[in-house]
Amino acid sequence: MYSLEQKQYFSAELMSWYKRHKRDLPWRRSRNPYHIWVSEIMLQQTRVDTVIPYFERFMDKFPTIEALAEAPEEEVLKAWEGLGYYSRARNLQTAVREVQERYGGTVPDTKEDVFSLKGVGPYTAGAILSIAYNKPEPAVDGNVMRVLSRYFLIEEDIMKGSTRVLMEKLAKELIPEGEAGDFNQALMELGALVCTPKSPHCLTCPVMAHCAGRAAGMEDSLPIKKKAKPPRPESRYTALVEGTGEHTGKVLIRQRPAEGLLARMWELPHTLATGAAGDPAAAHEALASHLAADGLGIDSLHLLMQAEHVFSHIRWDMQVYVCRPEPSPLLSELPELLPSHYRWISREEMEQYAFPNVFLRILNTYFKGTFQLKEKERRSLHSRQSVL
DNA sequence: AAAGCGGGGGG
DNA sequence: CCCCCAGCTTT
Repeated sequence: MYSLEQKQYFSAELMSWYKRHKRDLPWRRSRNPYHIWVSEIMLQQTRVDTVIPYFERFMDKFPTIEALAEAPEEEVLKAWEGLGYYSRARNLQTAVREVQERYGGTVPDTKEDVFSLKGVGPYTAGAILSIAYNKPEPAVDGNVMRVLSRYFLIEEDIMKGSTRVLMEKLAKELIPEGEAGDFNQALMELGALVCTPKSPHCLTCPVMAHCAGRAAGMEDSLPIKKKAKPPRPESRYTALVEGTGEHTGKVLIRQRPAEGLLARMWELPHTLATGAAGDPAAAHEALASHLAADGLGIDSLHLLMQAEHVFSHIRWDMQVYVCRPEPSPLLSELPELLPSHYRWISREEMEQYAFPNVFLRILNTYFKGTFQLKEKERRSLHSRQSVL
């Protein structure tokens, strides 16, 4: 299917364009399979500009497969903090450890072995094999599906697995002899820079002359994709518990369970608000009983802020309440008995724990406020002293 | 085949 | 501001 001329023209013009427009990216400075691998995992669902600083820091911290294999998981999560999809980081470390043990520290170069690594699917396997080892395997990501669906006017729903398989077959046929790595990167580069999701830059496109989608005036309506369901909203009460006594200046955080959403990341305590949210009394009741289950009595003080966190499937609408541990004359002499996944931390100690972005925003807002409060007190103290 | 899994950027 | 982007794992 598709004419030989349309295919040969595409590959030749694309390669010529890529040689002139190739971006200088940190992971393109070598063909170290480990570097390629890490970059491809980071680039899943994530834009190049976002990935660059993370990649640089990650390589400084974990320069080799051995270094990453031996690192504590919490350091790896901390290096991934803010990138999202944290299972990518956990899977990468699992896979790197497997490469250490099973392949003596060398990234395998066969389809079967690479594909079997945790976190490596059809796209990433193709990317590693082609870019690091120049093997003629397709690497079909969203960019590639968009470019091919437009150039060849393919109207299949790209969310379907069968469409990806079709695209992989086509993409493989397009690879010029001995140039798999550059060709696959060229295809993605065109999608990123020219054949963009909205308002594609057809007039500067190296293959516009034979683009079937453009000829049909369909560049804006391709690729065909069925709409995702909107995330379901969840109202959540969040507790920012201020330490007292020996924990003065600190706040209470906890670690999430090892499985599921945001696995093993750190967070502020929060709980689902059932019924009408927004009532401070209901918030106090919900947070107090939630934390009482872990042995902490609290007084809810005031609403600090609202925060929103959108996942692909859930939207958290969070109301953040500043709380204090309940004064308890009877127990005040006893050490607290919080479960071990809780910690009292200062602003400085945030550096040691990996938080999803929404909790970083809340904590930074809170600590900025308390810092400004302290500054205000210091200044007023100072002015009183100067009066004296 | 469908659902779960975060966060950023562009128009 | 709303809308869009998207690969792998698990079910």
